[in-house]
Amino acid sequence: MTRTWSIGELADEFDTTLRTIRHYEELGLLAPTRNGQQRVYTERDRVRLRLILRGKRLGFTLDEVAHIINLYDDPPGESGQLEFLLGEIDRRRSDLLQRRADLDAVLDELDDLDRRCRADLAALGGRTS
Amino acid sequence: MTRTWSIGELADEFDTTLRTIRHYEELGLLAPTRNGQQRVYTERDRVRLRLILRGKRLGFTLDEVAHIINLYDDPPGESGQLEFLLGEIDRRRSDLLQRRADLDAVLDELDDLDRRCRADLAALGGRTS
DNA sequence: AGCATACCTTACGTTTACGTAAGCGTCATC
DNA sequence: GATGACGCTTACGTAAACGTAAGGTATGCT
Repeated sequence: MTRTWSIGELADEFDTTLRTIRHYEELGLLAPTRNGQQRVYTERDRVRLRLILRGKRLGFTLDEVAHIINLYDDPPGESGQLEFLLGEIDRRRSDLLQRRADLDAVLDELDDLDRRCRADLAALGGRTS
Repeated sequence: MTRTWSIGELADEFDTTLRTIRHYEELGLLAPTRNGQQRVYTERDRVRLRLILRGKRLGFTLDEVAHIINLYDDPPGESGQLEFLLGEIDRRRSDLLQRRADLDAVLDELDDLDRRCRADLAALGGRTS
């Protein structure tokens, strides 16, 4: 009784479009099975879609997303490959940590700005909320 | 003796291209002065460029970046405007917090993967580093 | 039977964010 | 006075990530 989903259900759930989901398939990011002509998505596809959309929200290109989710795909059995994978992981991590630094910097600046605004408002005679 | 910069110097410093910097000017994100034909950038331009590139690394479009850095521009003097600005700030902040959640999720998953790889390697008879 | 709904393919269109080429000015230097 | 180095404008090109339109299929009401 492993559940499956139609393309429309996934689009609804993740608030995206049929076209977008099909596009990810064209790029090889998803590979649903078929029931006749219709696409049938499994839990695995659903997880991948979630990862794709998350990657996009973080500003990765779909190519980069492909690399990232392929990391999850096949923990290989050979030691050279494993070491290569560890390297990849490390690069991705550095990338993400840089992004988080950027992000925190912007958040800090927004907080500053927020404080200044409230001060200005107060100076205008408003009540402090 | 307030320093100024040429377009080439900024491109070098921020590891970008002349074209990119000019492009930001076309979009109204930068507004350098001129010495004859040549663009002359002040400290303010430099700060804005840094903000632009940071926004881009976070996956914002240049339009969104424009909105964000314009928040910094003109803390307005009127209370209605100030309240509007506070609302904007809050929306941006929510957005960024969502991104940080995404980011931390990916980092966690990478850590998991990393551990599994190391375990696999160890099981292959390698020495634990 | 007629119609709606959900899905399909093919294919051209669109926006964003620059890349790249062509041709021209201006110093400095060899 | 020719040759780079650096910068300028104009303008067409391009890759990514879908949007959108056209026309067809399958299923389920009513």
